[in-house]
Amino acid sequence: MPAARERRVGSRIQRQVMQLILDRRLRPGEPMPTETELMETLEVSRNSVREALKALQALDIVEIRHGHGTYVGEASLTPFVDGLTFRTLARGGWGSPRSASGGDTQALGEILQVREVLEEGLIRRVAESLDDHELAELEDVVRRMEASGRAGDAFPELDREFHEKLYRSLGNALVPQLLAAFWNVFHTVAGARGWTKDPAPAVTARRHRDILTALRARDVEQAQRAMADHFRGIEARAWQETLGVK
Amino acid sequence: MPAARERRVGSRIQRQVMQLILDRRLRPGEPMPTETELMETLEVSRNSVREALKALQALDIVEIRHGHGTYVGEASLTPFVDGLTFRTLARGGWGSPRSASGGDTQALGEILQVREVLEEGLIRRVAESLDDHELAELEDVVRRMEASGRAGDAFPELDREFHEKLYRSLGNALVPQLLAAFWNVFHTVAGARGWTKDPAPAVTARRHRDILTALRARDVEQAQRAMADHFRGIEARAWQETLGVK
DNA sequence: TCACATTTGTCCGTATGTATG
DNA sequence: TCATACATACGGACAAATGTG
Repeated sequence: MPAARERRVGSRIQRQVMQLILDRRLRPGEPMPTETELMETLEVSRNSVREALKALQALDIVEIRHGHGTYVGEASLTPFVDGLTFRTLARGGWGSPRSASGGDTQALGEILQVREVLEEGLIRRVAESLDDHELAELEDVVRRMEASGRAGDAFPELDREFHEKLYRSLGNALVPQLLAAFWNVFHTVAGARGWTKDPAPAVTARRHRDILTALRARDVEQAQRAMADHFRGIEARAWQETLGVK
Repeated sequence: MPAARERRVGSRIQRQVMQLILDRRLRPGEPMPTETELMETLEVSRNSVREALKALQALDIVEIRHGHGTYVGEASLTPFVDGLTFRTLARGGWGSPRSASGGDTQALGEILQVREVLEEGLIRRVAESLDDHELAELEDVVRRMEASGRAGDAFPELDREFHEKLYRSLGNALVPQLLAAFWNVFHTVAGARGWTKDPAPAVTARRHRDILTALRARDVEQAQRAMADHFRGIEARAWQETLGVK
């Protein structure tokens, strides 16, 4: 019955609680047994139960609401985001004041490369299957980008929205979550570095317009190139920020 | 100071311990303060400290060794693997005995698609930069695959090794970890489903041989096609298993 | 082999905060 | 306002694992 056998160090209780969710076929949002019930069925103390639940909460496998109860979690990718963010921040060591380059800059580049490979491959698969409704939605997002760009305002949320809508027709629930995860890590770390927001939002809006134009024309190759250009722009910006501004 | 702003529910202590690692620039493997020290510096009880540490342990941000001490963790992707595995197992609900199809089969397909997109894109970037030494290493792996295939034995570990060596020259530390994560999730779930091992290892070995041949010829397009064929084979196998055997 | 100190693991009892009715 | 049910937090105690002399 051990779905995954011996956890390397993870507590027995932790596995038992996971197994309990699987056995009872509990769905996200459904209530878990209370701590008291768990300590009786598992025959351990309240403290041990709590420690296990805390660990599972960190993995978003359960959700604990104070004064209310414990519920089955979404098992989302937020632990992945937190972990990757922390790792990126912890690696670099901030670098010296001048050349701010450190291991973190490299780590950020690695994340960007994975995102780039993913999106360049994904846009090929989605380029043919986009229907008029989805194209219209993307058009709407790009219009708002352009308006924001003319005003000189950055639009990180619109950027997020564009890429999410773009891949919706894939029917792959993992893809948007993964991309959102990378996006979150990148922007959180960039924010912690004090990077300025997109200095040239009009250019970024233009990149998205190019992608949309290629998609409308059903030109797979051009769409991929446009996506690549988009990332080239992000990389250039990241490098510029890293190599010391003024 | 809040590198990442208000954690959605995460305890204050948890963030403080993470911040402590960042502030003191502690590297993976270095010792953390003992629980006693932490409860003094953070002015909380030992139970609270332990719960926070348990959560951080689940994220592989710290590593706890009984009777020895607490150490800074690798912040690896194992939490990601565990979470994704659990999520996949928890979604499907096992399905009915006969048609074993469920949401889990779809989730498995989604994971496979992401891996496929990633590897097809990555092999393009690596096809030109592989040197003779790396090609020789791959040759060695493929030879062992072929030997194992002739004996009719499956070779999951060699498969893993091939894909890992393939992307080493990228210099991107995140890539092999991500791929290993997907690989682990896929095989753990497949194992829990009781799927048989690769029923035709000789064919799988042949797929890898094709990839290597294309790489030797520096034929980027052909390498990508060979990689795509490889995944086509995996998908076919997965579908076959799902739709009831015997 | 034998203590011994250090550190984490587990448990108990109690008090407090929070949401529901 | 009150009662109930639940999670949160604390302090103290002892058990178990590990390393050292």
